[in-house]
Amino acid sequence: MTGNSNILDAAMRVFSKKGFRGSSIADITKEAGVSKALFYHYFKSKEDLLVIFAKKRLEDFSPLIRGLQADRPPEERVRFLIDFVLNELENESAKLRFYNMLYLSEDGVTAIEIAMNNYQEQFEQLFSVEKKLFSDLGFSDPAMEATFMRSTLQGISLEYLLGPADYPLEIMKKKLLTRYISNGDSK
Amino acid sequence: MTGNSNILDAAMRVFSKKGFRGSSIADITKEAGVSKALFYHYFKSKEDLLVIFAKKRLEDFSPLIRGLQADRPPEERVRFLIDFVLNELENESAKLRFYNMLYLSEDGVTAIEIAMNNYQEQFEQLFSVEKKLFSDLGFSDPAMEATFMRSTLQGISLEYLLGPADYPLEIMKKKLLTRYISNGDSK
Amino acid sequence: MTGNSNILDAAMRVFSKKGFRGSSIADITKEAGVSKALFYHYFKSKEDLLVIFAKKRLEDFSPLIRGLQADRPPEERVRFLIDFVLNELENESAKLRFYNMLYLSEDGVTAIEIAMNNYQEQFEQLFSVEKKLFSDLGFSDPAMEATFMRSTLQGISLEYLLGPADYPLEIMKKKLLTRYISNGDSK
Amino acid sequence: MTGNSNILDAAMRVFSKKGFRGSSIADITKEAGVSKALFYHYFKSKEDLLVIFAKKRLEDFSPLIRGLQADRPPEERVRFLIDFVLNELENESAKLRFYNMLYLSEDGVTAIEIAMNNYQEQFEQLFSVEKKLFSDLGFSDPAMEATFMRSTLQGISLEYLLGPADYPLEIMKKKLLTRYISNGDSK
DNA sequence: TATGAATGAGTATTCATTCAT
DNA sequence: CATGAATGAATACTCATTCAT
Repeated sequence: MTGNSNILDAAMRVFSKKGFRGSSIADITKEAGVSKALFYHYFKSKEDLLVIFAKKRLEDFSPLIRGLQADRPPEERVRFLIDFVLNELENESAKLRFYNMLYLSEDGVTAIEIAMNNYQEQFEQLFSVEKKLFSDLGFSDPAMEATFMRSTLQGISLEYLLGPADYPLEIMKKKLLTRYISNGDSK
Repeated sequence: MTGNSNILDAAMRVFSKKGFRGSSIADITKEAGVSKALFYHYFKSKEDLLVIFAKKRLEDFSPLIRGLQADRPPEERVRFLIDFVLNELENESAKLRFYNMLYLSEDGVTAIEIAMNNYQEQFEQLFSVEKKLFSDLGFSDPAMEATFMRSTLQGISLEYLLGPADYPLEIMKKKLLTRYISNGDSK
Repeated sequence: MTGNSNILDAAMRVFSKKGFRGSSIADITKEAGVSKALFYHYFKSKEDLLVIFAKKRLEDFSPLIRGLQADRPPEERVRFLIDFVLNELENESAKLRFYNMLYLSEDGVTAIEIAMNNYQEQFEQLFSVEKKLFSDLGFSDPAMEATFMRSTLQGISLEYLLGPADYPLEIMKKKLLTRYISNGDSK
Repeated sequence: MTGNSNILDAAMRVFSKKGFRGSSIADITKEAGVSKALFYHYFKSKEDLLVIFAKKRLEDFSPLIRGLQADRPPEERVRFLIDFVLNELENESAKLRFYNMLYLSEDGVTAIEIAMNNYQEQFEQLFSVEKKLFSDLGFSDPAMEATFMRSTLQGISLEYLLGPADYPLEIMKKKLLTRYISNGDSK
């Protein structure tokens, strides 16, 4: 573990608990067990971290793209998509809460825009394989369907994060799946 | 306009732009055109505002409950529900972005818990009329269906807020509606 | 009880607990159950209170002067002096702690100087009857003896105030008395 | 001079003039010629200073204990005790005024309690050598005598501090001494 | 006699950041 | 690679005081 990633890990832990604005460099370096000066040896600024995390998040989607590119029947692919997005919820809820706040905050939006410069292409790839998926599933407007799916997954994620204990995640997963794979009772 | 609500309005404007933690009392009082001290004449603390806004938000749902209680065919009620939630997006996107961040942040969760003390009952009422709606629509598990609907609406809202300009809100609305009212081509 | 004295009493209670600088006008008026503005209706400023209390304190000594002026044997008078100073300790320790701090603080010294303008004469009277007392007791330097007595009483008071529970006040009283009335074992 | 002790010295100067509550961190750091932030680099809080000073004060008594432990005739020891306590008055009156206020204020009492945790033992030692002294001098109740002596010294100190210019310190010293060493006219 | 609204200046404390070593 | 010393600017919050009513 380089000192660098030690600090990054600490930062993610702290941000997950107290948010970006609510966390200070002192909080982070205390959590990492290093001096504040060392933080500035590795990173340009506090905002710098946000860009790094935004990039990291975008990279998270690489395996999703590869999974959707694979030569598999669309039913398998849609199940893969749903599982990919919703399975990380249970293990990484603090981190995901942080990422969700990032999307909504001005700080985050700025960071994401900077990060996007390098990842625009990748993002378009993702959208493209999603469209391919819904086209293969027989939808007449695969782009809209991809957007709808993304929104629904986002909503389920968000509602889960608001109260993980009470949320019927598995049932929601199944409910969503039956919309695309006709093997269950939809009512 | 009492001094009190002048400050509250200013606070909402500022929070919407810069978030709760990102906004200072100085920002708020400057926006309101009053002294910092006057803020503390009316409010106990910065956190106090959060509780007030959380209560306000909970009150926003009163007309929704009344609308769903009305003696109307379920098709009309489901359309009312969807419209109620998604129509405010266009006019109040800044405010809603703030509320969404509130749900996700620790500050917000604390405030909501305090506010909830007075509104628990009302919230249960909302869930109850939603279940009635989906029961009337013929769903065998109306509670789960209500949760799914809520998640989907939340997801559409969130995705819209991330990029209002590009988001096909009307199409998503229609797509969602056809799930419950069989008059359109679902594919 | 006029509103005026209601506030003064409240102020003394608050000052006794938190000191002069540690108490705010808000603390005082809250304790008195009136508005801050009413405070300024009756008093010119916070410092004003200090002068008032300093005057009050100086007035406290009037009965002491009268008691020492009375035509009684010096043994009775010295006992009266000791009792007068030390008896109030038990009932009024909070108030006395406040007065003692007053003597030591710059705020207090200023206030006392202002108050003294009106009471200089009275104070000289007190010193004069004390000197008469020690002269009657046969001391060759009654002024010095008065100063010594005053210092000792002050010291006993102070030490008592530092820890009333553990301090052997009655024994100290007796010990002091035997210095002037030869009826006890001095060792 | 480390930055640390530079600030501590400045704090003592400021506290001596304006008291603890009457002094601000800004006052202290201005006096020390450093930034406010540096204060918090070295100290946890304003109250922290009080604990530090309380500890310092307790340490001041170490040489007194050693002096009283020494194998010397009790007459010499009692003279040492009186000199030790009263001699610092002339050089350090501002500092001592501050310490005396400390004893009386709630802030100070809290600080002293915290400081005492480490010095309880030392304090008991002091009391013990004082008792030994008065026992050697032939008093039947040395504990009470020690308390009486302490009170008298405290009182002389306090009265001196209230008006150093007019107070006959040397005469009081002699007066007190004759109580224990029979070589002078007590009247 | 009584108050609520209002404020400028100040309070302790924290922040992100820099720099010499 | 690593730190302690240092700071200007900001933070939430409080203060004594005034004034219109």
